[in-house]
Amino acid sequence: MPEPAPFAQVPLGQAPFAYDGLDRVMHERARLSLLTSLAAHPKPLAFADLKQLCGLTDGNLSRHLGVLEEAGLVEIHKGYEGRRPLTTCRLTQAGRERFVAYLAVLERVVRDAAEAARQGEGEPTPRPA
Amino acid sequence: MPEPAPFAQVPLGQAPFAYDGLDRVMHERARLSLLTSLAAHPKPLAFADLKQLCGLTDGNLSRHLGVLEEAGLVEIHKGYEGRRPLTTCRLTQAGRERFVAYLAVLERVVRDAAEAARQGEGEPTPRPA
DNA sequence: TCAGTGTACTTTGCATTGGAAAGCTGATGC
DNA sequence: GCATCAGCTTTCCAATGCAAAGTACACTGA
Repeated sequence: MPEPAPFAQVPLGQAPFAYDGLDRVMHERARLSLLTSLAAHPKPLAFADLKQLCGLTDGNLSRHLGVLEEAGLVEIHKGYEGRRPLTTCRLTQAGRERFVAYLAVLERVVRDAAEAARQGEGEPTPRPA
Repeated sequence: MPEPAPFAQVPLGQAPFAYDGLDRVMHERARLSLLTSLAAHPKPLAFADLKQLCGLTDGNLSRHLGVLEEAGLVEIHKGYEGRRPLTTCRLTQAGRERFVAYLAVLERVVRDAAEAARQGEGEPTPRPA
């Protein structure tokens, strides 16, 4: 029987605080940390360096790098230094661009929120209705 | 006694990019959005208002509010407006404080990252070694 | 030459999570 | 009095983060 969908909970109109620009891939502590590290170092960084810079375990780093590579944000190069494996990693151009765009959104979020927090700052606890 | 690691190319502090202060409860798009909305409005906000402000579905809103309440960041009051149920929500004092602290960390992250991104900006694609 | 330790990652396992859909409850309309 | 709607809650599933275990190779000492 053709009836209108009973579950139409569509987010309508404007949703001023819906931060769509906060890409899940980048909006994640570990990966945010990785991206910042990589952005700060124009030369490729080694696995071990990233691990230390970001305070991650081997497993987590491996996983997160995989996610970032999958998303096209970083390039991973597996080679050797002498006879030891050496994995290095750098931001792609697109990665840098997307990261910058993400940061712009995040900056806006911080400003919005800080202002919001300032507004209600001195407020006494509003009486519960 | 084993030698210290022979590779120390990068001036590493502890883990300069490990953003421990980014509390998972708050560092989440939907909840960040909710907290900002609540911070911006000193008076309690209704379920339906939050839903629109943050562009969330009923189910998601319910869930995220639950998480925030569990964490002690918000207080939820379930009452009636006339005969219709009306759920309202506001930041607790602790919630406001923790949110402000989180924002301070986030602000620092943004500054770090923006600076990092600026540094490597004009760089040509570094050739893989 | 071969156990043992170390380095450099990867893979696996698991509990948690976010989100869509379905469910529930009571009020209102027909 | 049955159907519909408003206002939330609960369920279900795929995806995720994280830790622990695993793999592979190099180097050291007996």
